[in-house]
Amino acid sequence: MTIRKPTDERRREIADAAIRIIGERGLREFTAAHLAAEVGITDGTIFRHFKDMSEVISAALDRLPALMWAAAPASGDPLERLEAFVLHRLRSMAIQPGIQSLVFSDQISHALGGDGPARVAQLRNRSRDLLRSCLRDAAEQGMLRPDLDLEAAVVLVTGTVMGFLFALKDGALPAPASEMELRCWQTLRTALVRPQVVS
Amino acid sequence: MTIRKPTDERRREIADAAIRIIGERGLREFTAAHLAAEVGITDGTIFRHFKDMSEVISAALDRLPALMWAAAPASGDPLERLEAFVLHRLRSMAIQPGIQSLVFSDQISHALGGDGPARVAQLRNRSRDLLRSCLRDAAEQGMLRPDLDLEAAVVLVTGTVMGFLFALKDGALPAPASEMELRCWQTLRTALVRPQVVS
Amino acid sequence: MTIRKPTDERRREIADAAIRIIGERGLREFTAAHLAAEVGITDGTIFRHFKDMSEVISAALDRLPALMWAAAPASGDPLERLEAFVLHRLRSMAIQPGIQSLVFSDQISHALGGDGPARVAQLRNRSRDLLRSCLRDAAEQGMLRPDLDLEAAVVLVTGTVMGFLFALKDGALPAPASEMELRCWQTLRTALVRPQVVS
Amino acid sequence: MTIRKPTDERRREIADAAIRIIGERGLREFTAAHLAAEVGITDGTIFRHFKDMSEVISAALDRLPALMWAAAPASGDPLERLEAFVLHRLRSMAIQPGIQSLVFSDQISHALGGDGPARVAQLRNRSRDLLRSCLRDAAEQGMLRPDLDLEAAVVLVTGTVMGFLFALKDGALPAPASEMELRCWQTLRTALVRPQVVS
DNA sequence: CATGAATGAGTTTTCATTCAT
DNA sequence: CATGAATGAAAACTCATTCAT
Repeated sequence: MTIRKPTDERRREIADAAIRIIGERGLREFTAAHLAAEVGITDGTIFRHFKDMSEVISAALDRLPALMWAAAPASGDPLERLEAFVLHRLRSMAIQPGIQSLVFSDQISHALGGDGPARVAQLRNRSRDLLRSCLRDAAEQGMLRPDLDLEAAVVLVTGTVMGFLFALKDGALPAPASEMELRCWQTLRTALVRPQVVS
Repeated sequence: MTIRKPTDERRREIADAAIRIIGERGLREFTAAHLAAEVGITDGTIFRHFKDMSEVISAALDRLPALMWAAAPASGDPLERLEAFVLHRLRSMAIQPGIQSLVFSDQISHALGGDGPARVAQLRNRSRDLLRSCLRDAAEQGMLRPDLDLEAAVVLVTGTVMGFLFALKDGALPAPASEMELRCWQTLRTALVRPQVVS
Repeated sequence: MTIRKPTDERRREIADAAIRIIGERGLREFTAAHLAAEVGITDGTIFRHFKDMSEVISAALDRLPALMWAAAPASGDPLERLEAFVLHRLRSMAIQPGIQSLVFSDQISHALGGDGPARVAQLRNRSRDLLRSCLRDAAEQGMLRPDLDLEAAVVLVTGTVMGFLFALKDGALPAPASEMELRCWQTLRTALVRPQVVS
Repeated sequence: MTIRKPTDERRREIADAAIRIIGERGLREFTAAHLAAEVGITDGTIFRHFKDMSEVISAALDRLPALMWAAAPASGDPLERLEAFVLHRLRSMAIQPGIQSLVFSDQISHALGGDGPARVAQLRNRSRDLLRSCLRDAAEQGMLRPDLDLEAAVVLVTGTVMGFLFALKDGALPAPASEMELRCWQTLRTALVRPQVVS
């Protein structure tokens, strides 16, 4: 009845199960036994694929970029790239609450210990870098308000994503998520672009 | 060697210590032994004041409003109230990372179990309610963009606070926090108010 | 709100509460806190009246004779004394399950430690002695079967009491307890007395 | 140094050790640590085989029938079946005091909680059922006193077993147990059977 | 590769007992 | 006398990790 799988595949399975458990049930439920049950193996087997549990979290963290990042076009209309990024984020994280949990909880950083905080920060900074370059391109092409504070704008955009996701989780959105996604993006867009462009 | 204190005081001490530990060291370090050491008592004593550990988290959650909310004026210039709220949030949470941890991590909800998620959500919704009423007042007084989407604006404002705090934690702010606070608020303000008012 | 009582009275209250708790809820629930709650005082106060918990059990054991023994007439018709003893036992212990628990459970002996087993045995032996003397008197007066084995009869009589009480507790009595008491006594009586006396 | 055994075997070992400890040392000594030491494993291991301690008691209770019941012939001379039952009970429980403790102490019921009392009662009722059917067969074959009260007789027989075992424990038997067994049975027998049969 | 028994070091919780108030 | 905070030792349980099978 035992299904044997090559290590690579098992590692991925386990890492993904870890994301699910942490996201849906919290770190307290993230134990070798639960993790194994989620994957369909027994607890001892986890340690055949990972040295210890924090290596599992580490692997889970490594899986995140693939789950978070759409194949974002590096070139093209900067505003469209921005929109694609924001909407993709809203949608993908809303669907996979585990990701949100891993990315926005410093409990994970603590659980990792050592360079944990730095790695989670790096993950978030990567998004900031992408946004910053989008915004800079847009500014250079004169698409944004002339007086826009670029760094503050980065905070606004990343924040809007978080604000939306938490509102969704708290049941604080007054309309269907799919509608609110667009309304938030519109409002954000208006805040960034040249007034005349909009009108 | 024994220092005796009335229950009320001890409960508060323990709840505050809990906030500190969870914020600074994470839920994994939030154990009865650590908590007791932080307070200066023995671990068994925790349970004379609280039924179990989740009741401690619950009490910690109850302490939050007092720590999060400035005596916000309910009346006055709505925009000024908004600014006061945002800046107070940025500053108070930056200083007390424990609060940020308790409010923005669903690990806490999970640890509480039962109505935990609802209680944390309620805490966040209270901020949203305050913001919504500020914005509505401002709108009625014609201070905001006529086409501003109020609900989306609530998301933007709450989000900006989160975005700022995470950026601060990740070392992603390009200037001192005190400066960035103002720049973020300015940018946010511009996004909300009538263009002519600004120019 | 505090009611102060002289030690003697409190000691009796506590001992009686102990009997109730052990009988109705078992030794596991017999803790200083529960005991104090049952009496209406706080846990620390127990140790103002008793050195430790095993002294409480000891005091409870000392209370038993008073609760178990009717003012049995030492003289008179031996068979009537026997009947009085048996029926009183059946009724009094059925009413007060705590007593049954204390007398028939060696858990108590263990909890007392030291001379505990001996003291509980002594309590039971006192009943055997009484029965033995009743039976001997009856035998001397020619009321019993000539071939009756006195010592075995003692076992039968004490046993019948136990057998009845356990059957009552197990819901194994096919008729109301008050009726079965008499039927058991009748059967026991027939087993002991001269056949011709009965017919 | 580690001895590994299949779960089934360990469970049985643990359950049997539980019977021994409860019988010989009482519920107070029935702790995971003592139990583990008795079996030769560490305390945590107990909980890999049992959910909690009350499940251990439960398993111990499940072991009892096998230890209590001889392969009693369901047919044959009813009086001989009765004698076999009584003597087997007297002997087997005298040898294994743990069994007596588990069966006659409601401390166990309390420790089990929930359906505990019912299960212990059921165990005892099973003996009553067997006795009742023996007695009924004997009555139908005209072996018993014509006026014998069957239900009271069941109480007498079960009681005699208890009375004997407690007397043995209390050192109240005036002759060797092996002799008293027979004397008690003889006395009991005389109480039940037709007088003329005996004479 | 996988199982699952065992370990050992926690962690939470309980509780008798002490003692300052 | 009584309260109730504190202690310290144990108890029940948990869990990452190891390793014989």
